[in-house]
Amino acid sequence: MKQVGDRRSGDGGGVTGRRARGELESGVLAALWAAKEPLTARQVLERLPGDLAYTTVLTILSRLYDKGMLVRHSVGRGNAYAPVRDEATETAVRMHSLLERGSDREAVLSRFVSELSREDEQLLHRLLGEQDTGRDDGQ
Amino acid sequence: MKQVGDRRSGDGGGVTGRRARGELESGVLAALWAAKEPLTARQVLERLPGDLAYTTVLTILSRLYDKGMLVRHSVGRGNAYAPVRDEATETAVRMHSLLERGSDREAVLSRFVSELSREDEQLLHRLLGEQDTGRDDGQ
DNA sequence: CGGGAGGTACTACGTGCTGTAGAAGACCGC
DNA sequence: GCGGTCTTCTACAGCACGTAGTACCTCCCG
Repeated sequence: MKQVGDRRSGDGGGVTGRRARGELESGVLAALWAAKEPLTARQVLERLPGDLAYTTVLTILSRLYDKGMLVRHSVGRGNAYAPVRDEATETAVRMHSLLERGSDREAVLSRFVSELSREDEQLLHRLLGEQDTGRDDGQ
Repeated sequence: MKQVGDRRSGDGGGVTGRRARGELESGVLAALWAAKEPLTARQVLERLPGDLAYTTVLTILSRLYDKGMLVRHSVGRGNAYAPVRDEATETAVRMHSLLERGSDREAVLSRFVSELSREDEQLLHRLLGEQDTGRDDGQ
């Protein structure tokens, strides 16, 4: 293998050093979300900033795969990876987890809406409306 | 110091071993939230399950303090600690962080409400109503 | 059909956060 | 001043993550 360029040396000034904890994984996930279709490790590598080693991306993809956050299917000689959940769903799921863990949902939701921007508030209001009309009975 | 009892040996069965990452901190925070007033390290220790060392609790309290999540004030010879934010606020703040990081708030909020239980949905609707009446103008 | 380009799995090492705690110093009441 | 607390400092283990090398596999090209 021979992708050993002068890693991390194109930035003049802000020496990034090592990425923060979780940042690379987030970056990889973001890249996969941004692409509408499954990506190979090489494609992910191309979409990531900085000079990472190919194997580094592979490792991250494997770890995310092991955690059940990605699916993969064989493409040519290698694999292509895709997120199990789209970004919005993933975020919503995490928000639910937080809400679930709290002991007083009303208080949490109350705080939550009270800190929403006016736009988000109206947006939420609209979404709730849509939600109602569409299942205002059954079950 | 002499609180070195037979640690972690009162549970007959599920050998817990080491706590999961973040669990102890969460536990300490939970204890502080549950109490309506500031607690000393010893009081927190008493409220935590398992046989922890006093200094362990101290360490956690200090670390949370360093992270700016607790305030403390002198009480007798020692300190009493209290959360900077109450549980609901903390949870709401984290939910906002998630929402903020996402790239498509509408999609996220849409998913979010679509997965709410009927009760939570109505609750949220009510809270949004209250929010409106009360600032439906200026800003 | 053999070799090279590219892909994968396995292994590895550094680091920071967290769980867990001991030792030594600081302090207060008796 | 002494003993009991409480605090601070220091320490170590474990794990998830950032980052990457090496060995091996596989497929296409010539």
